[in-house]
Amino acid sequence: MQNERRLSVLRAIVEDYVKTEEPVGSKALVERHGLGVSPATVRNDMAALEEEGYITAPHTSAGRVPTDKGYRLFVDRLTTVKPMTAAEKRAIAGFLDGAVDLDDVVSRSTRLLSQLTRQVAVVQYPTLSRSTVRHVELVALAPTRLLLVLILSTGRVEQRLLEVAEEVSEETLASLRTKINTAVAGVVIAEAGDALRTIAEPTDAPQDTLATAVAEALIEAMNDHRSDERISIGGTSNLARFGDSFDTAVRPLLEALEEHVVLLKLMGEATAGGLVTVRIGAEGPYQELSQTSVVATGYGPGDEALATLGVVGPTRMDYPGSMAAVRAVARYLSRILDEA
Amino acid sequence: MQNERRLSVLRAIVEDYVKTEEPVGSKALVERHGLGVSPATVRNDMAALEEEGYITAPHTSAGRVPTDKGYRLFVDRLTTVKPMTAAEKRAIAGFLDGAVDLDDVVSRSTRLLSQLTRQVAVVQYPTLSRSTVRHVELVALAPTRLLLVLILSTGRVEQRLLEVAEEVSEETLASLRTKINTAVAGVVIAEAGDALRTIAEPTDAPQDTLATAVAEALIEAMNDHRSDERISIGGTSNLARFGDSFDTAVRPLLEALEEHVVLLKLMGEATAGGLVTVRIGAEGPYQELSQTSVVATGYGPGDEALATLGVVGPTRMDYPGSMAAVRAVARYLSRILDEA
DNA sequence: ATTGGCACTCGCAGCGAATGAGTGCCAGGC
DNA sequence: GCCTGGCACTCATTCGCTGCGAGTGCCAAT
Repeated sequence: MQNERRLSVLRAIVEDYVKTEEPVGSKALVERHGLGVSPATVRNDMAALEEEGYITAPHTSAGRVPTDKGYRLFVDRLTTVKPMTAAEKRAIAGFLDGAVDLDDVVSRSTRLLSQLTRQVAVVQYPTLSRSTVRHVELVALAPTRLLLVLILSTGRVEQRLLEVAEEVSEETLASLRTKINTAVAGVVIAEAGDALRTIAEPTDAPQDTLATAVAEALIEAMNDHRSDERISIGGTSNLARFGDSFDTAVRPLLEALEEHVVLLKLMGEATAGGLVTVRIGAEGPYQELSQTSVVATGYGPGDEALATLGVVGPTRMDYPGSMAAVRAVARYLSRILDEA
Repeated sequence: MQNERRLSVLRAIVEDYVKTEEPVGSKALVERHGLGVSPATVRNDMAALEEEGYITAPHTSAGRVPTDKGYRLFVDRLTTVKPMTAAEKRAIAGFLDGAVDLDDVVSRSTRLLSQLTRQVAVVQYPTLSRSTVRHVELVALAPTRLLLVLILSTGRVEQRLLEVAEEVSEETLASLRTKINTAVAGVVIAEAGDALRTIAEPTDAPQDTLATAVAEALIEAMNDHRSDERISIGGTSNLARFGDSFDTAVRPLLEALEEHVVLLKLMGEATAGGLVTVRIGAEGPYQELSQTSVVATGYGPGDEALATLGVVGPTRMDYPGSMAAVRAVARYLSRILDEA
């Protein structure tokens, strides 16, 4: 891929195809874009591009369509993420600022992202594993029934019911509460388990069966990887714009959206620092999703990627626009988590 | 609608059409069902049924299809909700029993319901308004920053951040905590507001600005109707089985599923005591959803309907099966809330 | 009231020709 | 050596036509 103009042609093809959803021919290309050459020249370039596998013709008498490889080149080299306009920035900030708690923040982000990109938006809740413990609350619902509430730095609140063998007095509960909190407040979840274990172990006194039980329940809640699979999905109705191929494209995607584990794997490792990951078509391990692309990035307070967020759509999607939106929302979301 | 056989014919048409998804003719009807009459006779009945508006012919040379009115009659008079099999009951109970908290219960119910009915399942979280307060927790995250945690009888946990003007000592916080809890523990949300106001008012002492602020934030959290719109949706991929008419049927439905307020209105008032509501096609106010039906019911501890749950699907759906599944899941869900 | 018979309707699948967008290639020009 | 206009060619799509057959409505007979 030496020739400079050929790259312009590829870029033009991608842009046109994304816009019109139809195979693009040489003539239309020259007209719509200001490349100052004749259709015949473009045809030569297109033949070369096809030879190299960047574009393909659905059938002899039709125009060309970018291949996954073509989109890949486009994304990697032919485009820069266009910054959001001031108005868009204001809209994002205004939309997210009204949130009252983490659930609200996440669901607003999802809606925002799906509206900005007109794609399906996916936002993962901040992972437990790397957040820190803010507070642990023990509430006696009944004499032998405790509610454990685990409040994390990201605003996440996890709860567990715990049935204990003997009645618990308000005093023992209070002392256990302070003991636990001094031990784990501010500690990263991953290390909080150890801290808890040291509380539970020291003595073998009878009331420490309570401490052990509570500690174990908390550790379990912290290590519950199911919780890491919590995600919010929005904009599904944008799938309607998938146009053709309901069965081959939309159905598998709908199924993937239900399988949160699959979806998270699809979005990949959270990347920090404004880096946006793009997975195009069959680049992933999922055969059925060969017609869908994922644009994702990580977010979290202070440039530490706690979770992933992104959009899922047809390979024929507006990559620059999506990447910009994803990056912008991740940035604002991170900022909000910073403040909270 | 006097004739007894005509009703059987209608029932047969509905059942066949639901199964085959194709207009059903007189001959096929006689063959597949054991009505001991000739096709000609059935044709006469069908003509009468069409006259009365229960069925209609898509075009002259095709079979008949039930109208909304036909489905309505079928649901109201021609079917009884068939009870779940023992195996199904076990499956439901086993599936729901593993849940660890309310979020988990709701999401499991959603998945269960969508799998049982092969439709889109919708489960509303228990409304705040009629639950009782179990516990209020105040946590000082920073000297002037409080986290209010509101734990309700249904297992729901609401949280609010509160910034206060002056530093709060641990003692004042503790006394306020007990004061609030003795006032509102066990009280229905709707009345808790009044109880809180009496706490906030009595004195005009400086530290009571804190009490007032906390009380106000709690009242706001309790009255936040946005929270009543929390719902869980699952089984969207079942929409793929909608077959034809993506644009006229699936797209509007996907849009409705995003609009939680619309969706809740669609499911209607929660009905208690095993009563299942069925809305067929254009019976509701939403023109675009003329091809979708809703089967819903209320659930909640002790036969008090705290929220709604149900399935949404094409008018051509298995009503008896859906009604049975919806009722069964609602019942088990209610039982679990009872225990918790 | 039910039934067999029969003429009729009309959507749909199958076929062939016309259409035209788009291509590849070649010979001439800058 | 690269670009360009010209031209023959390809082939998916569209349209009109026809034949088929499922299904109906009506009527006369039981």
